Amino acid sequence: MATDADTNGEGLGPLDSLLGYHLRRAGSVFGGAFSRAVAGTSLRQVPFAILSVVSANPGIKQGAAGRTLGIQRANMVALINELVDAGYIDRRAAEDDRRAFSLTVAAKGQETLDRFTREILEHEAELLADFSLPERKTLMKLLRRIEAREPPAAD
Amino acid sequence: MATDADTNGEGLGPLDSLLGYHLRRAGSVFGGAFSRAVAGTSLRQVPFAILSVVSANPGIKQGAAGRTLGIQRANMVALINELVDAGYIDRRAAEDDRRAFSLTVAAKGQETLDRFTREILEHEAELLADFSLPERKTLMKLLRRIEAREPPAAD
DNA sequence: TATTGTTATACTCTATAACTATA
DNA sequence: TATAGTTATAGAGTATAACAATA
Repeated sequence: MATDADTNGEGLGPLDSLLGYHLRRAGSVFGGAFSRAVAGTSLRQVPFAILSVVSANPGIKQGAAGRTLGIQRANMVALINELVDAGYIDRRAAEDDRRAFSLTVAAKGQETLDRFTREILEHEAELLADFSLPERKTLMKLLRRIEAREPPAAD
Repeated sequence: MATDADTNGEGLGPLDSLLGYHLRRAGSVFGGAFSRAVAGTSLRQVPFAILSVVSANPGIKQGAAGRTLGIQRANMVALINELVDAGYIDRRAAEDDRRAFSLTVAAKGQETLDRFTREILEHEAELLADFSLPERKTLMKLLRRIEAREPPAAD
């Protein structure tokens, strides 16, 4: 029979002192919550994020939406194509800059966004059942402060 | 000229209320710290993590190391091959189970682990310069509690 | 000259299914 | 039967370089 330490190595070593590691693992736990929330659909985290940003900024240009989310221009192309093809986003030439595309959320996209936002929040709430409201707010605040330290993407 | 809202869409929409999103972004900021710490080398986050776990658990079996880090058996194979080829890890048949491999960190691997742990901690400290010690401890505690909610990998 | 979107391409991490050899 | 490691393969996210059209 295998010992406990054998099958369940508790010791992480120096890794345990690195905040980056714990952020990564905690993020993966919440990634699971997202997956369960959208189970059965083909919605993914990144397209969902784009949908949210476009909804909050009607007419936003493709590049700006990408910059907001830390997604590079080159990688936005296929993502936006996908959202347009799915009927979630409308894309039209920007009036003030003929190089750019102006994005707006279509009715179907807004419904999808609203519906799955609720689902995801519910699944996140399950994970956070043991956390007091002050604890949740503290965590959110600390994470936002870390995000603010992100250097502007050089591209 | 582009307006501020044009180039820097601040509004995230409902996304902003999702902890999963903020964990992801904060994790990416610390991923940047890791990258800067190991710049010029070919060391990556996941192999570094494996090195740390093996160092803390000499003789640990390949599967157990993967389970500790949430890495699936199938994906461990190439990662361990890489670490063995680099001379960081020694792999030998387990004495008590002829199916399994027992892993230990080689001298070169231990030096690498020690050296880069210091580097990464320094780079993380820069990111956390504005955070008080209680704030850092609080964040660490909250993240560990989230990690503890991870369902056991089904495989 | 710089920027927007684009194409092509590559790498890392993750996921699943099926196989083998041992337990 | 179940488990350890393996192979093959695919999806998803991210990275860089180079190009055309426009600013």
